[in-house]
Amino acid sequence: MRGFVRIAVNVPSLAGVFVDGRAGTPATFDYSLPESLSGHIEAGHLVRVPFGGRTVQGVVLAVIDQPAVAETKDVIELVDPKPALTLAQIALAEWMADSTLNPIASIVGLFLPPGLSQQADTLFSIRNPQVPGGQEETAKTSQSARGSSGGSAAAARLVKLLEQRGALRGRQIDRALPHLEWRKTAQYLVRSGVLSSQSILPPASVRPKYVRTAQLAVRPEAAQNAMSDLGSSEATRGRRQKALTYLISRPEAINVSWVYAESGCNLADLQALAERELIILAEQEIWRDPLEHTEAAAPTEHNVVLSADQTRAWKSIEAGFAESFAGTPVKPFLLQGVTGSGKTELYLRAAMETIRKSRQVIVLVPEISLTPQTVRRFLVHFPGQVGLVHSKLSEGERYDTWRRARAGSLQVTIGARSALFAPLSKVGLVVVDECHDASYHQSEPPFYDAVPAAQAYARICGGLCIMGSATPNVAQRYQIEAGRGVRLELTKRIASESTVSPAPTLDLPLVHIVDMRDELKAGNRGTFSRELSAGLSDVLERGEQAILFLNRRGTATYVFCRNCGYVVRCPRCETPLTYHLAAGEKLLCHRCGYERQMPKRCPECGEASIRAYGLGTEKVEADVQQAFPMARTLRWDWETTRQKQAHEIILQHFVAGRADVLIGTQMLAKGLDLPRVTLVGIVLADVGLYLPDPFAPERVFQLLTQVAGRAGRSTRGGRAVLQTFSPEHYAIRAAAEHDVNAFYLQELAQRRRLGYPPFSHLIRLEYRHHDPKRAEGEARATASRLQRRLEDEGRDEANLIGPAPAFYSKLDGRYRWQIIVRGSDPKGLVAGGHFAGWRIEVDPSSLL
DNA sequence: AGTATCGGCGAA
DNA sequence: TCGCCGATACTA
Repeated sequence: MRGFVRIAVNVPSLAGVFVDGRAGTPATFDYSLPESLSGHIEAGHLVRVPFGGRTVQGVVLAVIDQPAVAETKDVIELVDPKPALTLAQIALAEWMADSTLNPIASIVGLFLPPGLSQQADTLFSIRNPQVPGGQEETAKTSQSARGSSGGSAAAARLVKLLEQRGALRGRQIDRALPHLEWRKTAQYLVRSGVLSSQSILPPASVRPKYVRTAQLAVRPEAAQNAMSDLGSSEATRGRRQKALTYLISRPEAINVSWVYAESGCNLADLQALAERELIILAEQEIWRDPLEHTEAAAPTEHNVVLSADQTRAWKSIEAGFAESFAGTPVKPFLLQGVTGSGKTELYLRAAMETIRKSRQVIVLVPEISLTPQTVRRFLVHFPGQVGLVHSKLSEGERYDTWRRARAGSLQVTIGARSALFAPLSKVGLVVVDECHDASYHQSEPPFYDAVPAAQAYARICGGLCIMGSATPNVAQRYQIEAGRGVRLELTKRIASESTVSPAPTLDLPLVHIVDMRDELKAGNRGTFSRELSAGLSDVLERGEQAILFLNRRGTATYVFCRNCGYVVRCPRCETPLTYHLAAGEKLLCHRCGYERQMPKRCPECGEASIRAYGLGTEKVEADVQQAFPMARTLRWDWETTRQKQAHEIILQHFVAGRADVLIGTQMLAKGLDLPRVTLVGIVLADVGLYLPDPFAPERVFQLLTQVAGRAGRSTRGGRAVLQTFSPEHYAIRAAAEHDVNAFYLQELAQRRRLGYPPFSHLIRLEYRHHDPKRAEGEARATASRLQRRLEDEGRDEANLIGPAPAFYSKLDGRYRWQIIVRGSDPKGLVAGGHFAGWRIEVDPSSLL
């Protein structure tokens, strides 16, 4: 009997970059198996199938008995004899598709290494090869065909391109003629016989890499005896003798390029030796390994003595392992502790325990902390068994790491969010370090959050999930405390320089809040308060280092009173209003569309000190240099780190003491170890606090807490100066006091009051269009459609916020409008609906 | 992505 | 009222 399979098909509208408008569509298709494949295909296989007159790739999700439709087409062939996805991965993909409302095909695409997965394309070529001099004729044909419309120029460019480079695929033409709408023209030229087109599925662009090896095939004495008879000319003989001598000294199969380098011989010489049956030439598959040049220090004895907190946490995790190995589902663990409280030590122990039980480990870290130092800690303990995954790998490196995971030669994969999708056979542990980090959210389609996905994957695999953070998201912690996990607190900080065990504990740096309104009253209009200036001066005098932190996100937009700190908010939704100069000094609510004039005087204190606020790193650097001409400054922000490895270079400069003051943005918050830093200056803590986003205070608190923690990571101690116009704001106070629990409780109360997560769920619907009228019109039409559906069906599990322009109202030349669906079950309203052209984000991490 | 089909508006 | 073009649905 021939079988049937259910397949996730890789076509752009279901799996591409612009996936949209099909909320909750299963988007799978059933195929029959031809005789030749019957019984050879299982779930996870990558296959080629016919789809709408073309051949496309697809992944088998399941072998089924009964197809959903009466007429099925046959699967064409297998792309790879080994399944590309494991059963657990398919289960995870289905869970993700369901929970994020993404089509399954777009989620499946996350699991395939780029280059292996291919989308169908069209090959264009010129139908009549032009004889020399025939070019004008072509141009004339296309011109007359297009008439006087602007298409003739496009036609001429397209024909010229194809004449120069021969037949090209659609994506190649896209690259060669950017911003040109050539597809319509091409279609016309095909119809009028100038071009021909052919649908093709490009072969996988990644291939295993092989290296030629040479190895001695006879006993060394036999090789020595053959030395005199290796060629006619003396030079040839000499080269071959040297090569053979080298191979006698190295009995294993070695890369031929080593032999070339050692003896000056070439491939022909080695082939001559092979012909005489003295050596064997072979091809050996090699793995491209991004960790090749990251040398692991010699494996050290692992006998770190755990602190009391660590011991308590470890006991709990150990109990989890016992349950896991007994087959009982284990709830996720949340390790809550500051940087340096020893979370990594616990990750390592858990990893070792997992590997001891022949299961594999996935370690997720924020993209930015994927530094050699982080990776090395794992490399040391699992030499040769660690795979690295991140966005800067080459296609080949990524493909090989993927295949090594699939072949079972990796025990640990460590990397950014996509490392979760490594095809390990039996995962026993998923670690999510710094689980609050925004980089776990993929902020373009297919939208997903790697943290809940990691929890789901551990659940599917019957393994453990350990999350760690000093400042977990309110929603993450709430979920754990609501009984869906176990929270383990690590309160003490351990000195990073210490080699003694147990290490002495360190105090967190003292944070001084400076009220910038007082500075203004005292006549100081500069960037730095008197206290921060004095601090900088001290640090420079003592030859220590300082960090100046500036939150650039949402710069120059919010409006407040420089006298009393009053922030102008929307009367309808309490969202801070945004300043728009272009609109004639208007203040706009990006949530509900409320609009008002910029007030002349502060509604609170009556002073004429209402201002929009903004500040950049360049300005801060200039101010430092003006105040301290001798200070050596270094800027670390998005702009200065555009080139590859710029992060490393800037950091090394600073660590080596070639600068005194490091000025930077968010990146400063990440877990860097900068022991000589004794002063952290937070130039303006309020920035980002008043963004029109319910998650803004949380992000500010997390950032400030982490930045303040950068000071005093050594026994030298350290302190932080936090400048603000809102010294009484709960996020700022809690950050200054390192009081994570106080912030949690207050933020939770705030969320409850305003009805935001974790007390509701959100779905963000975003529409983009280059025409502002169309963007607004579509947003309003869709909103009223949703509203009608809410009313008609008498639903009370969701309500709408908006439509309103998104905070970044114009992005990439297109106007953005959004609708927020909020309630206990917004998915119930959105799922199954048609939202052509809309981007749908379930549980967004920001509403900007 | 490519193609069949639906629907809206301009010329006969 | 026919016909052409653009938006839209569908591909198993």
